[in-house]
Amino acid sequence: MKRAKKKIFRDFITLKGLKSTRQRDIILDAFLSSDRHMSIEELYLKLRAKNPNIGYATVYRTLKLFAESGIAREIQFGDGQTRYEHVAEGEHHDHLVCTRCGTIVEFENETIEKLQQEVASTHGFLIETHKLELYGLCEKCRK
Amino acid sequence: MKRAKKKIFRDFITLKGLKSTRQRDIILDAFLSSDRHMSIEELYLKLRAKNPNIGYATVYRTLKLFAESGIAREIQFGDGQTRYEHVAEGEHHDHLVCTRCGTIVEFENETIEKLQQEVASTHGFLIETHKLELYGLCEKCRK
DNA sequence: TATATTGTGAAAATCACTTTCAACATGGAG
DNA sequence: CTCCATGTTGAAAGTGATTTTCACAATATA
Repeated sequence: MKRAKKKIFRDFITLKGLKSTRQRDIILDAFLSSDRHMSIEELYLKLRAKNPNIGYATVYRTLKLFAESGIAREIQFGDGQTRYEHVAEGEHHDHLVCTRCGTIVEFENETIEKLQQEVASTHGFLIETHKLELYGLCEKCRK
Repeated sequence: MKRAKKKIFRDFITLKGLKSTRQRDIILDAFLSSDRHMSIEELYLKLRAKNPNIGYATVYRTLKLFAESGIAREIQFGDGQTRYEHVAEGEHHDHLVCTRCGTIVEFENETIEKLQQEVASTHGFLIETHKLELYGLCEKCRK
């Protein structure tokens, strides 16, 4: 699966006439082996540990490319930081966010998605995307 | 209803040992008689028309107070601007956002809310708030 | 009304990106 | 393999939207 994403990104690079670079490879590896919801800053710091010479701007630009290529998606949880999550082919999910410890849990609910479509139809809207986030305390933090 | 919110805010001010000022009154009036989803900038500009002497920082701080007092709520639609919407006692709603013209439609759906609770329970979460936004084209923009 | 607090506005500071630019890589042409 | 037209980098400057600071003004008791 990491393999698959690497291929997707490589193909994207080629298709766009871009170049394959050492930095992009390193950032891709770090991204693929990271938490599913990393901010630019977090990934940047993680990278710096092993590669003191990679710049923030490069991480920033590369994550944008990941999103463009389809292997990542930008998300915002309202904490002022843009995060990038891994995208699994054809899969969609929403999030449960713990307001105390920051834990993020993903979930899917077909019925909710259907109801959203109904709501949209009722109002004449054609949905392109949606965002559903449930904020609260996770099991651990409730105690 | 405007009356009620004014009272809530006045009580909040008193409770917190804050002061009632001309600016706060003016900003509250402008907020209550405005669109349901105003950004700080928008409200600021609207105010400047009649009150050239009110500062941006004051509008910013006052809107925060509104949110704290419970008569307003901060929302983000991912366009980089924080907006403030009116909060009706005990009411909750979600949003349909037109990605072309920016129109915002509010809706409520009891069934979706219930399902959200179920999802949360399944994962051991205790929900405090949630955010559901459907992005797409409104009726007008679809044509 | 005296005065201890709080509020205000202009300007400076933050934050989280974004863009610029000179110095470096890449990869297809020859 | 060597060129070199293009892309890519990293440091630093620029942006846009807040946030905070600070000197002066307005409030609300005592």
